Amino acid sequence: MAPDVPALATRSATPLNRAAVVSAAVALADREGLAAVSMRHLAGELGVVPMALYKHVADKDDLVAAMVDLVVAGYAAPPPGLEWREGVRQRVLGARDALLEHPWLRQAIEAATQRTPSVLGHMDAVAGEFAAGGLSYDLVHHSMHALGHRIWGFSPEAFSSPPASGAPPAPAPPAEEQAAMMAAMAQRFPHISAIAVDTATRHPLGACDEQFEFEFTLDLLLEAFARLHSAGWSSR
Amino acid sequence: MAPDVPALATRSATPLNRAAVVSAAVALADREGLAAVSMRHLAGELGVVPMALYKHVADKDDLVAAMVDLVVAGYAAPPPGLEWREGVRQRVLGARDALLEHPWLRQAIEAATQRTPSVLGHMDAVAGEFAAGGLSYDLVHHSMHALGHRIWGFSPEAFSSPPASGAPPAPAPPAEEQAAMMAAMAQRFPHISAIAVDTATRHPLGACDEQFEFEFTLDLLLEAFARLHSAGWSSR
DNA sequence: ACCTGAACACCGTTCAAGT
DNA sequence: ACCTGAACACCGTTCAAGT
Repeated sequence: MAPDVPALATRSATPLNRAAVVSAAVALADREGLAAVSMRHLAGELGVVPMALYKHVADKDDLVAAMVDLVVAGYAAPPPGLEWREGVRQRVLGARDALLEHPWLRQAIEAATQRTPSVLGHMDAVAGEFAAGGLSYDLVHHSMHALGHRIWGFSPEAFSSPPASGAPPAPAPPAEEQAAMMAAMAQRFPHISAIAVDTATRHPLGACDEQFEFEFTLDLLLEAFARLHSAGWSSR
Repeated sequence: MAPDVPALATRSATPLNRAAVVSAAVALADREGLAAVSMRHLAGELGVVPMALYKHVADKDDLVAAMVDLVVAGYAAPPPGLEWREGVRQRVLGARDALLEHPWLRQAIEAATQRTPSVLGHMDAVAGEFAAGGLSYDLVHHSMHALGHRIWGFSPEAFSSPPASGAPPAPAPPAEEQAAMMAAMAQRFPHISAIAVDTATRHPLGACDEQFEFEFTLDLLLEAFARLHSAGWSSR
């Protein structure tokens, strides 16, 4: 007879530690999304009772902060000596790369309640790129605010669809009903409809390119900052 | 002996309806925050069993969407005929006013999974202000993306502190420990520290003015859009 | 030092039943 | 038509106990 080890568990002989808990949480989130990272589910995954996790993690907030910290710590640093706009660009687009690998990261950053060392480190590094270009800390400060969450490589957008909810994206209604709905939309929301039509003429599928929008706005802002810098802008 | 009506309930004689449920939810969120709006808590508030709500609301998502819709429907419309930048400005700052009255709104909008009619209406109205200024729908589209959540009057910011968590804001550590921490910060995060010092010289309390940051970025973007418009910009 | 068991105070939502 | 009761499958977290 087999010894009675827990059935579905991957519990190993070595005791748990914080790093193991956090990286298991990251792996779980990568696989099943942030919502699946509950203390109970994660514990089950580690072959351990939920309360065992509390020896390595203060509470759930602490766990999520540690997950963010782990990913952010791995951000690539661009070579030093870049022109400042290029430096900011590369750090921001580097953050964006991590986001594509860890789709839950955006939600975790938005929910985060602590500024961990890695998080502060990234903010400091971005500020440092500005400062290396000779911008005043006054302007750097307001530029960072203007970038907002874009320094993490994402931008909450009014037009973007919400995160896929697991379920299939809804059965397409019959064609005639669809046409009626579009006509109603065009009447009630003429400008939004006009945008949709305009976009459809550019991109065959009507989808709009999130990466393009991100870089468009990033570059728009960087240019605006540069202009203020040249003009000797100060908030007084 | 009193008839056995539920003790803490405010249940009235008239039957519930959707509007009553939704506005009770808004009032509850105003008072205790969005986290307090659970189906069970809200039902208790209405003197009704949780399941009673499901006759008026499809599920919790639907409830939150209806809460957002109710507030957004009340946005003030600026007078027509404004210069387009002023029109956009006023609609965005109007949305911001509602946000100050309903602090939970930001979180609800970010979590929202449906575009309700009022929500689409606000987006359409903002797009309409741009279009009235003669901007191409191509440029309007990308400008709306650049504004992002700012069209709802808020901007997620990397520097801003997280929403107050009810608990007191942590006891101030002893002065000498505080000094040691600041020294460590200045060493590890020199640029962020420099910003903090710079800010402190401008604002005695070191706090930074969120309204200023919001309008700073809004105006920066509007100016950038105007510049692209004048230059005949097109995404090709 | 590290993990377990049982419990507490919650969630959203289902189903079948009541009036 | 509208509301109720009981149940299901979850949450985060506490405390005292085991090894």
